[in-house]
Amino acid sequence: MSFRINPNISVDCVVFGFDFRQLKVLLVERIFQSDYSLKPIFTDHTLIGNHIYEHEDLEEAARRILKDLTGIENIYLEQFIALAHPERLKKERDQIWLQHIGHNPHNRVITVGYFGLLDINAMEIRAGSRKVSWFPVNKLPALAFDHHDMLNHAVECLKTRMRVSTIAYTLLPKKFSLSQLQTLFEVIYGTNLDKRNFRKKMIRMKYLIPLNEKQSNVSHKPAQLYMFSREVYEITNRDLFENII
Amino acid sequence: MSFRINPNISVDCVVFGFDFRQLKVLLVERIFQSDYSLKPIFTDHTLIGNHIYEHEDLEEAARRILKDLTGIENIYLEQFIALAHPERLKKERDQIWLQHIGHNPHNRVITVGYFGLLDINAMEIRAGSRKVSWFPVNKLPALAFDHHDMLNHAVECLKTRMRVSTIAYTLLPKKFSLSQLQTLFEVIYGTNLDKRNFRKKMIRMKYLIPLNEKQSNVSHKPAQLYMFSREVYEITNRDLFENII
DNA sequence: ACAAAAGTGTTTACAGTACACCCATGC
DNA sequence: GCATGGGTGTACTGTAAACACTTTTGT
Repeated sequence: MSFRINPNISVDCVVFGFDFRQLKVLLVERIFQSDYSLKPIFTDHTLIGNHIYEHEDLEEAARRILKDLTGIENIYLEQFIALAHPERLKKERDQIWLQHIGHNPHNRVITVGYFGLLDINAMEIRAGSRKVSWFPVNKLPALAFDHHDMLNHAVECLKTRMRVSTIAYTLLPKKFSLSQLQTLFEVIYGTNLDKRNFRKKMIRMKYLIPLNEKQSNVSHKPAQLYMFSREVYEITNRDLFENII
Repeated sequence: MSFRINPNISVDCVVFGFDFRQLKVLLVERIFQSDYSLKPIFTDHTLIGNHIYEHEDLEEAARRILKDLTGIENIYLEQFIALAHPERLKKERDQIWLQHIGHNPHNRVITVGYFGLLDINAMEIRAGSRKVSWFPVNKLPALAFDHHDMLNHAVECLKTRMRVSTIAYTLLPKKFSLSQLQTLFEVIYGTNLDKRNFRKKMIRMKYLIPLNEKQSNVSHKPAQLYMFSREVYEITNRDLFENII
């Protein structure tokens, strides 16, 4: 099996997390320092991406690259777009960077975007050679290449998918309160929801299982915890979130 | 400007039409005949696709290729997937074909799928060098490459999109009856809908404008015709189809 | 005792569902 | 005059939306 990289195809992962306050995204720091001095010439950020190997399929590559850069495995991943504009790598600093890391800056590269969802608290980011960290989606640093476009597409895709599937739960811990679930929707759709109506609607969903457990060490009335049961979801009528917002 | 083709990136258009009975898709005939005799060795079909040019963006290429093969312009097009499995062109007849048309059959090619929607009656297919024709989506001939996968993805994507946007109207003529609209939903979702309830729900939508016009030359009571107003849709509350099905 | 978030119920209006018959036209 | 699809109304049930106060815990 060859491990040659394909110079024309890359993947980028837009990995989202939710810290009960904000939607966050994982970014990799990109520091370009001249070969002669260590003074950085510029610093910005990229999504979690790289070129695929010749023997890999796209999602396989996305999972490998994510694991290599962050240690993260087995998360929800879904393809959402391919970008290939001829000028997408042609900004000056991107050209310098590509040259620096030994890529041909004139290569036409298509990139395929995957969005990933995970429970931000259960994941330890195991930093490798590059610094990877969480940024609030509405307070982003400068991004390389066309990664701002990529991210905007990912957010839109996340919004649509959350209305027609149960992926919302992959952003929460196994045990969560209804308020946390509500905040998740409020943050992603930028609205405020009525607490009583939200709870009424949610409690109807049979796959939302109340646990014999409450929050602890909170300085207010501790919340009832719930879990999502995929099993129950599969065998029941799959009520969804279409009318939540 | 260079017109070199990019050997690694292709696009495929899954163009849907609705003839008031079935969902149909445009396919291109692929006839391989030996260089020495004219007897065809195999015949099958492909989606409407080709490689992009080096200077083109993806959608631009999709529109060009669609126009070249069918004469069709200015239709609704939307990207829905990228496929790049290493073995996707490795079936024997595909390899033979690639060689035949002068492509390197060992090239890794990523293809980006666009689905297109149009009013089947308003479009004249201007056949070029290749034969292009409509096939019912649930009665397909053998397809080349991974085009069956592609098409399945496109159908799923169409179903999702039809629930959260107004693209359904791009499959209908400008003037249409409520029964035609209902049949469209029934065909795509494989259900039967109650006529009275469907009409009640639809007539609520302010962007569905009744015209001073009825069907003619039909051997039954002629139907009231309606049009879709994008303008009204944009300025009103954008009620949609989420609960139609 | 106070701060902080959890939790709860009722009313009203609108939308969903189920269901059967008459109507206008071409032939 | 008959075949074909167009067009209509009602009763019942269920969900959406608006809205304010009490409860439980930590400090």
